[in-house]
Amino acid sequence: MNSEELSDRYAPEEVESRIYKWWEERGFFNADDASIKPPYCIILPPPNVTGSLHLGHALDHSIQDCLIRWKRMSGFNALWLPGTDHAGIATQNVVEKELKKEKLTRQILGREKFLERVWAWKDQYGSRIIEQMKRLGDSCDWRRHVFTMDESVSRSVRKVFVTLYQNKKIYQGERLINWCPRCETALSDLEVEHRDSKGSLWHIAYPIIGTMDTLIVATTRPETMLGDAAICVHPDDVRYKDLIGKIVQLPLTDRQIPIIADKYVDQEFGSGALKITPAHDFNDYKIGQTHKLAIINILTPQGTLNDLVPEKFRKLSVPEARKKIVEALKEQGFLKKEEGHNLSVGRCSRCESVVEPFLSKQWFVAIQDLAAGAKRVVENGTTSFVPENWTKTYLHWLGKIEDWCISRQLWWGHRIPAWSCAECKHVTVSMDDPSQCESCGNAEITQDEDVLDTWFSSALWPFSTLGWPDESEALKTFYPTDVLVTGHDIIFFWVARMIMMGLDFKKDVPFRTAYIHGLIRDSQGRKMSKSLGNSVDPVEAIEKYGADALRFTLLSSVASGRDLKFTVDKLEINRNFMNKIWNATRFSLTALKDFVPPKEELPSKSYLSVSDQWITYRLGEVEKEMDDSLSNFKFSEAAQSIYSFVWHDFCDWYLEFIKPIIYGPDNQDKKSTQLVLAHTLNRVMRLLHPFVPFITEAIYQKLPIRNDALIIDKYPTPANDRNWLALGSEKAAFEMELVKEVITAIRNIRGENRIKPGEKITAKINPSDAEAQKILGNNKSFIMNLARLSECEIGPISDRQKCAVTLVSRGEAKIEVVVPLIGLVDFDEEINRIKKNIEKIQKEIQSLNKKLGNEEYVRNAPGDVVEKDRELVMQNKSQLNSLQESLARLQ
RNA sequence: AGGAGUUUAGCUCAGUUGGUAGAGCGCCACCCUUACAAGGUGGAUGUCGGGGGUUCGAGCCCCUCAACUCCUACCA
Repeated sequence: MNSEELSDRYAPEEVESRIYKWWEERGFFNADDASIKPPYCIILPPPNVTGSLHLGHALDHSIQDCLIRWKRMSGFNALWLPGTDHAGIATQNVVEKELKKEKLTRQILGREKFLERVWAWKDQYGSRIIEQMKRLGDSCDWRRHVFTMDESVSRSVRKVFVTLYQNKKIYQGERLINWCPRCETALSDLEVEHRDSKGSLWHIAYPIIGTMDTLIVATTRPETMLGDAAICVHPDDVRYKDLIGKIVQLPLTDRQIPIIADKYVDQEFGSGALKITPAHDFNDYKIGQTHKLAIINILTPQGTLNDLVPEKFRKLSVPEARKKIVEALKEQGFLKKEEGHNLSVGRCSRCESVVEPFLSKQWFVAIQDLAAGAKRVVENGTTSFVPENWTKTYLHWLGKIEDWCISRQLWWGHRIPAWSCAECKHVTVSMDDPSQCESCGNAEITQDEDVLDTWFSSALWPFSTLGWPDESEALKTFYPTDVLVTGHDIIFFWVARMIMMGLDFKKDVPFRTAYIHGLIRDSQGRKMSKSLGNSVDPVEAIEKYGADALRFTLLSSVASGRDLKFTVDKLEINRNFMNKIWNATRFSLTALKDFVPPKEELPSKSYLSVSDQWITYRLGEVEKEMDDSLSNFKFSEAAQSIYSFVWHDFCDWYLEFIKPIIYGPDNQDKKSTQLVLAHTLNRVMRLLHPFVPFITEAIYQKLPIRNDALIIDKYPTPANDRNWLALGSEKAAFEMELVKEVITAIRNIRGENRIKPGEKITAKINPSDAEAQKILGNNKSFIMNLARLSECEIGPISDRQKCAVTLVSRGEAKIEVVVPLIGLVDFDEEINRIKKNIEKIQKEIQSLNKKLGNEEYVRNAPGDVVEKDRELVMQNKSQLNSLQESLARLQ
């Protein structure tokens, strides 16, 4: 292969699918259950099986793939285990919407036929998201792909359910739960989203029996008054003290209810009297329990008023009923006041319908014991959050968690393995489908209609995917897993529950580290959503900019766990970076055309040019930075390190330094530089690979120094790469920095004086000491080339007439850079340049002197800090002198 | 109401234990220099949200105020 095959622009579409296929065919993604390598495991948070990839996934996956590739290259038996989730309520809703187009409902179809439709839907769309993940470069062990409704997972789910039931941690109870009247199912607390909305506070007069007085009650939900069981006041409320125990007439009905007292009531709010509707409000429910009030349910599962209300309100929806009841109260003189009031309304997170507190019989997980364990392991650091500030959020939530309602009145999901007996009503819960009641032996038993909350199976994911309840090799090797990567939006839904279940069933945490990243927002900080039209389709982004550009963009934006703003121009920037990598390679391969990798050991350092020793030294620094950053999940720092190394050290300076050598006459110099170039390029690809796998593998395959495949080559670190890095030299690095500064100084004079790049100029360079003299002498050709000089004198300067002057200093070395300007420019620009510099230096001297004039500073500050300032003053002063001299000569 | 977070250059963000403010993009000027115009070289840009305190010294530590964001809970 040679460079002619590389076009001058990187074309991702040409390499991505080819490279991915090759990796897959070679089995590079596969992990072994039995391996002498240390295990490293990440379980993929399973995306919804019928969903499609969005930017949130792309971020989540880029992080995980970066970690997995890094660890795989670092010698680990790295497993990234993929899966998909059946996403009960979400998927069911999607299919129901499809049915609606055909004027069908799931009820018309019946359970069996409906489930057939959902499976068909899953078969049609289930592979879409997998294909999209492959486009992104996800290096999952696809042989192990698991779906939450697979036989194996279903068995885990049932085992967990049965065990928890036997241990009395799962129970059935009739209580108030969140109910979505549209989905007609129970929801967990987490599935309810609270949103502020405008409402009213209605003041209603309840006539007090045996008096002519009324008691004013304020409510935001007048329609629920038909289910009132009492009026409650604060026991110390002087206004109402005497009324406690009296009876009021419930308007619009023939019912009478008592006035009770409870400290729960806030005397300041509304009228200080609260109507208690135990069946339709969580707080009222609690008060109802303590005061043993009747629970009067006035709603149907569809959210309409039922037969317990007066005839004329029956079958009305909640909003309709509210309107009618307010009207009726007004007509009959019970309504005393209506005022605006903001309140937050719970809505179904899947369909946005208003959620009703609803009394029904559901299955619950007793959470307190599980939560205590989940708290403990995070408190003692067995599992830690990165960044750690999520620890507080997590513990705070676990501190006040309530039992988890796990039954859903849906059809798509894991059906609850409970059968009730027609005869004795006993409930049989068992691993295998029973044929008779375990209590009375009656064969007439029917399975519970409900399915489990999707998150129930998700909670078992870290061990159910590895084969549990079998003690499989995979489970032994990979549990507990190493890192869980997910967004902060599902810490409660998922992270906490996995820890609970892992502890309960595997007696160990499911993962050592929970890496929590932020969510992706648009340029204005809003959530990305289809309805806002601000979402970016990652597949489109890949098609336009390449998967690597997308990955690098995401990885360099993810920092400190905060939400990140995403804009398309970042993709362009990183697309350009890919192109830079590509073109640097193109040049390098040309330079390496006649290069044959030597068989012998590495050369001795003394054969290498200063630039070669410098770039190798810098490479060592970058290897260390990458190792540090990746070990601490600092993806953006790692991305920045390598970006700046590749662009600003390797391309901007190193490749420019070596051009004369490569094109030059000295074969020996050329050979050693080619060796360094080839080795450096090889390491750059290895360092970059976890971030931008496609382009790096494609390039790697063309390199003169390489192994079989980049994806399984070694990730370079200062430790494993020490033989090569030993060729780097700090001294050479210092020398190069000095040379770079001199070059920059000349370029600055050129730029500020608007001397065109094509115009050759001469320069005189006056080093202050013999060491600097030697360094500059050795690197004269670099300086002449990169500063585009026709002549360059190094040594004492006698004539400074009409010259531009700049002083360069680094460490001990002080260098005067002088460019004669006669015949090149009029001197106005140079005079301005010098004046500007003088001003700057004067300011600095001033502030330093002020500091040093402060006795307290000199006394209290560490000696070296003060000494450094003193040196700076000296340096600045000599610069100032020299600048003032040249200014005088110009004027 | 409780909790968490943010506020640094026009934009997006870095700033480790307190020691004279950084990057990328954008902007300005000049350049099609034989890897790359998706490029090169040079340049300008900040009372680090306001106020107060500790300190010789604060972007960083403490107090306070303000604005914004998210989470949890919710007063009917």
